[in-house]
Amino acid sequence: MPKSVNTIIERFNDKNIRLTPQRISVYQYLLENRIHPTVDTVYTHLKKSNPSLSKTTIYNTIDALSSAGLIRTIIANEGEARLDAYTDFHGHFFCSKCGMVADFCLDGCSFPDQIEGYEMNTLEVRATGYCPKCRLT
Amino acid sequence: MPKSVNTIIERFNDKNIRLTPQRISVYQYLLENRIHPTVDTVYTHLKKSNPSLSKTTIYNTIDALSSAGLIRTIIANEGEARLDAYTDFHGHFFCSKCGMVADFCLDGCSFPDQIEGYEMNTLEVRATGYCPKCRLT
DNA sequence: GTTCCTGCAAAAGCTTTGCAGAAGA
DNA sequence: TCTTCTGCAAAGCTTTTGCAGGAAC
Repeated sequence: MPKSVNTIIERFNDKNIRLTPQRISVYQYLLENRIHPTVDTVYTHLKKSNPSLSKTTIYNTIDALSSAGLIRTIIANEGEARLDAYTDFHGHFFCSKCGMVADFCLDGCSFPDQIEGYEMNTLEVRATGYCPKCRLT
Repeated sequence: MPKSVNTIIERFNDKNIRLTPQRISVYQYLLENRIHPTVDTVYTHLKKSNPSLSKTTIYNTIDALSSAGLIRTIIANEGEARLDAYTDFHGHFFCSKCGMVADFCLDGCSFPDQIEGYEMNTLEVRATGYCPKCRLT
């Protein structure tokens, strides 16, 4: 059993997330494929090794993992969810042409840490434009 | 005719946007109601004074105005579009409870002005949490 | 007179819901 | 055994598309 699966099991137990093969495979896929995939990308990929997998289960898993803080969903500009298993603070770049999403570093930047009268819980920085491939074409 | 409508007509002419009563009323509504309304909110409001108004026309208008840079659409966390006729640089706060969207100031903050290898066109800062009303309840 | 817009209806795409059977603890 | 999850089908929402009539220029 790969080391990463042990890590996943530990994290699920910590957060009281019931261990199912489907949830483990979703989380493992997100940890190993840092591409901010759509729900459909995850579904299509995992269905190869588990043909009976349902999209409902992906959505259910997303709910469980994001409630526990293990993943985040970011809404792309087309309104569809993209998944991110890395919860450290970073920005997201959205390519307007191919739709890819990349992380970018926010070290050295500064932001409001609170807004008068509001209770702020999350802060997200998003950029749009063209990725290295698409800017050339 | 209110002064604001003359301003709207000037801007439409500048951008070569064909003048129609529907487009004028959508843009006027957004300028006068800085609440980042949803498409449905705009539609429901304007339908009162123009019962034959169609949602398709709202979408068409959004396309025209945002292509011209007169408005911006921001995707809320539920994936639905929210409209903003103020295009100066500011952050958006999304209340997780009531769904309201508020502007917040980004003066004094710093951000990446470019990302190595990428062509950056827009930058957006989003916060989530609870608005002054909802944080108390 | 042309071109482009409006509004209706239908379709498309992502996400949610209801529920019976199955699996985890 | 009790609770929770899975997977199927159907429904819900926002947005897009096709098209005929109408308005803008």
